[in-house]
Amino acid sequence: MDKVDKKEKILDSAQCLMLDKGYVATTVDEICESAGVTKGSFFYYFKDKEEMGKEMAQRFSSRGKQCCEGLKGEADPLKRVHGLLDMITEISKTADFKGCIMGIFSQELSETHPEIRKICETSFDGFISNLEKDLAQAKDKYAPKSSFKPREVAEYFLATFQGAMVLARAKKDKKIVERALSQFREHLRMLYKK
Amino acid sequence: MDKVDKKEKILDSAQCLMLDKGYVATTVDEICESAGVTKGSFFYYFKDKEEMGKEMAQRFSSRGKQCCEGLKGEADPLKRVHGLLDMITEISKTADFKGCIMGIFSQELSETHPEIRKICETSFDGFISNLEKDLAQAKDKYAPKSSFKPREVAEYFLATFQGAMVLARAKKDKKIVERALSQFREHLRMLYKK
DNA sequence: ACTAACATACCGACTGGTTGGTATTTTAAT
DNA sequence: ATTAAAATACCAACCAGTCGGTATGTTAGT
Repeated sequence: MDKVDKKEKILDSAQCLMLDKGYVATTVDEICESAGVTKGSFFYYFKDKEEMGKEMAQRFSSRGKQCCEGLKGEADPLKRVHGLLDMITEISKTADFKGCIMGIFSQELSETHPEIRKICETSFDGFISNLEKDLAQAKDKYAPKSSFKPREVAEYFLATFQGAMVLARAKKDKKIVERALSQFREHLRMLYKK
Repeated sequence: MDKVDKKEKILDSAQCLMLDKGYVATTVDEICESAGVTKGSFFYYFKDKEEMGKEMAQRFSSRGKQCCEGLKGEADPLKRVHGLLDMITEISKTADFKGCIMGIFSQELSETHPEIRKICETSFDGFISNLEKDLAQAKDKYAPKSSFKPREVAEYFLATFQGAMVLARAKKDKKIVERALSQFREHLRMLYKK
C-alpha cells in the first residue's frame, strides 16, 4: 500500500462510517481500525479530524461532478437531464450506495463547522447550476412559452433527492429514492410537454 | 417552576440545541445548563440520554399532528392539501423555525439507535398516510382519470420538504423551503388539472 | 396533634471510560 | 545519513451516567 493508497483508505473508511453514523459519532480510533492504520498515521496525513472531513467532502463532491462529466456528450438538453436521472437512479440501486455526505454534513455540522458547511453549499450550488443550464436549454427548445424557473426546478430536484435519502434512512428502504426520482420525472414530463 | 415545567424545559432546551448541532454533539451538561437545571434533575426525569431523545421525538411528532388537526374542517380534499401547504409555508417562515427533529434523527441515528429510528419511521408514515388520504379523495373528485399514485405523491412531498430543509441548512437560507413548497404546489396543479 | 415511615424532587461532586490530539520512537527508502 | 512514513504510548479534556445526600411533602398509626 503506497502513501496515496493509505490516505485514500482512511478517507474511504471514514466516509463509509460517517454515511452510517454521521460525523460526530464516528471516532478517529474507529476510522483507523477500519482502515487498518494507526492513529499516528492518521494525524500524519491530516491535521485534525475536521481537516479530514473537509478533504472527504471535497473528494465526494468532485467525484460526483466527474460522474456527471460523461453525460455532457448528449446533444439534446432534455435527454441530458433524463440521462442524469437515469444515472442517479442506477447508483441509488446499487448495494454500496449509502447516501450523500453533503446531506449528512449539512444536517449535522452547518452550525458548528462553518468551513465544512461552505463546502456543502458550494457543492450543492454547483450541482444546481449544472442542472439549471440543461433545464434552461431544454425549456428554450421544448417549452419556450412556459413560465417555470429552471433554477428553482433544479433546486427543487436536489431537495427531493436529498429528502428521499432522509426518508430512505428512516424506513431502511432505498426504493423510496427510486420512487421520488420517478415522481420528479413525471413533474418534468408535465413541465416540458408541448 | 413545577415539575412538569421542568421536564418540558429540558425537552425544549434539548430540542433547540439538537436542531442546531444534532443529537450526538449535544451533551447532557449543555442541555442542563441551557435549561437551568442540574444533572441530577436530568437523570431523575430521564433514564438516559436516549430515553430523552425518544420522548422528544414523540413530542415533536404528536405536536406536528396536532397542528394539522385544525385543517380537517375543510370539506374539499384539494383545499385541505393546499391548507397543509399554506400552514407549512407559514411555519417555515417564522423566526423560530429551525427544522425537523425527525429528519435530523433519521440522518444521524438510524443505524445506531433503532428505537429512535422506529419513531421517525412511524411519524413519517403517519404524515404520508394522512396526506395520501386527501390526495386520493382529491383525485377521485378532480382527476379520476389520472394514473398517479396518491401514496407516492405524498411520500414525494415529504421528501421534498425534508430535503429542502437540508439545503436550507447548507445555504443558511430558509427561503429554499418556501421555493420548494411552491414548486410542489405547481406539481399538484398539473396533476389535478382536468 | 404528633410522629415515624415513606415517597418525591432535586443537587453536584465524582467516576470510569472515551475522545481528539501529541510526543517519542522505530522502520524503510533514497 | 537523511528524511518520510508509520507505530506506540501517552495525555488532558470531556463524556454519560452514578451516588450519597438533602429538602419537602405525604400518609398512616397512635
